[in-house]
Amino acid sequence: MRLVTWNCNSLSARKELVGLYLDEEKPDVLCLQELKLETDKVPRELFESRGYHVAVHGQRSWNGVLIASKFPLRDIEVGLPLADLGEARLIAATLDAPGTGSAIGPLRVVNLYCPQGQSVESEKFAYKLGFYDGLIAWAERARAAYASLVVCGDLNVAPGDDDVWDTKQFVDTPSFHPLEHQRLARLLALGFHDAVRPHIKPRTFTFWDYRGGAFRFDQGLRIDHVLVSKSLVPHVSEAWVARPWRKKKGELTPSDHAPVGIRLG
DNA sequence: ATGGTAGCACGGCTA
Repeated sequence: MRLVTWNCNSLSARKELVGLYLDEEKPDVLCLQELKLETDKVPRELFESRGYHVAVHGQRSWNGVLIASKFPLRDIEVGLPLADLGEARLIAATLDAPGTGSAIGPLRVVNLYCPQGQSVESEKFAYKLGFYDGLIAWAERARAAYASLVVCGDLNVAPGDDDVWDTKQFVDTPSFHPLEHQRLARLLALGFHDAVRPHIKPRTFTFWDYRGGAFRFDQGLRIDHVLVSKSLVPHVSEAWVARPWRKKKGELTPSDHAPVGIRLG
C-alpha cells in the first residue's frame, strides 16, 4: 500500500488539483496539511466519491489536517493537548491495510502540520519548540500504545545539510535550527526512522517558496517527512518525492510543497 | 533595495 503526505496550501484553492492527484496517482492513504478550512467546510465528497474514508481536523484560515484512506479509519484523535494552542495541527487514526502482511497489523497513522517558527526572535519560534516538546511526549505514549506507527506531515524541519538548498541562508533560522534538530533527534530516539531518505538522492527537496523563482532554481527544503516505527522499516519498499506536482497543471496552480510518499509491503 | 508570491479575506498576517 502507498501512503502520501502533502501540504496542499488551502484545500479550497487546491480542490481540483487534489482530485486530479487522487485520480492519477491513486494513493491508498493521503495525509493533507494546511487545509485552511473549517471541518464542516471540507469537501468530503472529493474523497468519498473516489472511495476514500476521511478524518478531518479543520481550522478557518490557517492550519487544518486530514487523512483520506481507502481503508476504514478508527480511533480518530485530533489535537495536541497543551502544545498546539488550539490550532488544528495533528490528526491520528488507525487503519487495517490488507496486503501489507501480517507482520504489520493495524497501522496507526499520525498526520502533522508543525509550526513554521517565523523567526528565531519571535514568539512563534518558542511556540514551535514547545509544540515539539509536547509532540515528543505525545509520541512516546503513542509508541507504547501502537506497534506499527507512521508519523508524517509537514514537520517544518530540514534534518541535515543535504536537506536545504544553501545552509548559509539558514544560519540561526527556523526550519534548520540546532534547537529544532535537537528535538527531531529526540523524536527519532523514541524509535522512529526516516522512511524516505534512504530511497532518495541527497538534495531532493519537498518545499520551494513561491517567491524569487525558488522552484526554477531548485532552492528548496526537505521539510515534509514520513517517519516509521522500527518494525516497519524493512517493509518500506519504496519512497519518493512527487516533484512534478509542484508544477502548474494546465490552469491549476501548484502548492508550494510536493507530495511525498512511501510504499509499505 | 529585509526584496519576492500565494492564500485568506479584504488590511495584514502567515508561510
